[in-house]
Amino acid sequence: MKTEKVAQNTITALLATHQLRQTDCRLDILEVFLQKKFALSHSDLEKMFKESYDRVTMYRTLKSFLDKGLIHKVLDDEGTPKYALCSTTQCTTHTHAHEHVHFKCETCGQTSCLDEIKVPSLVLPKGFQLKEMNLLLQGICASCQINCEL
Amino acid sequence: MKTEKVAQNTITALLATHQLRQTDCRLDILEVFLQKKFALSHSDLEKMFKESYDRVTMYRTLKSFLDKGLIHKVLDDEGTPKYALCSTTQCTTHTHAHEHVHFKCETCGQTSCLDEIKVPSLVLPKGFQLKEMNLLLQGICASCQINCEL
DNA sequence: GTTTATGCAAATTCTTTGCAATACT
DNA sequence: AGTATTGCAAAGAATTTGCATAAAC
Repeated sequence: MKTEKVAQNTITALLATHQLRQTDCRLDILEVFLQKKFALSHSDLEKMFKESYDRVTMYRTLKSFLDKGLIHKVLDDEGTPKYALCSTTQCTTHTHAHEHVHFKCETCGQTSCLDEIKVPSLVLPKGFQLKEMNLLLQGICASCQINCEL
Repeated sequence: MKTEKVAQNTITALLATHQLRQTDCRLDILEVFLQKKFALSHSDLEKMFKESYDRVTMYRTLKSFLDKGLIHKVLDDEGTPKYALCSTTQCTTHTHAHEHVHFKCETCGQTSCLDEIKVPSLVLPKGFQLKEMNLLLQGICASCQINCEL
């Protein structure tokens, strides 16, 4: 698992533009979201930051990020919710990207955003007003596929 | 909320073909799934059958139905899982429909299956193997739309 | 200085497990 | 009769709330 360095500037700027105070917990958690390309649950964060921050603080951090449009919920067939960064240019407190495509690998369990794929448009029955589309694809991701073939 | 009568035959037949014993709890819960056209959570069932059946029994009923392919999980952005009947012709213990389209109304909160809509095919990045597709559409359903306009 | 976030404790809610009694086939 | 299901109790997770302290702006 690669852990690329994320410029501190980027992190503080993101918090600032989303009207969030710069606290240690938020800086650390936002950094993780920027590093990892896949969706994270509260329990993922808890594993990483058990020593540093309280469970409750992390729940509240996720809630703040969600409220301010910094992250979005990722659909999942498991019980617990997962979250991922919104494409930074698209979401703020007031506007939100309305289409998300995610791929969940059933081998490694990771769910990643496929920003490059658009949800094809479709025709709804009469009278339905569409606001948001979320497509969850499940299968085997490229890197697990390679391991299978070895 | 209309509650159409479901033929007892249908219910017992469905349980039989899915290798499930005919118990009161299963008969009642399956009847509800057949009546309502939208997805139900454990807590929905609990509200309906608090008096008749134990909470735990209903958890286990859902699990049995799921294992035998009578119902499937419906994706949702809330915490708790919801379930809906599989189109009776498509799913059994061994085979499962791999594409589901659901519409969640943000006004009434109900999630219903849109069997008539197919998930459009799309191209995945190289190396990805696709097994299942779930599309969750959110917006306002036809009947809530009508109420808005009044 | 004012407002907001944190940590801890505790309360709720959600879900699972074990086991004896009961019901299904 | 033999096997699977139920109800109850209790354990274990997941999530939320209240409040005093501490940190951010």
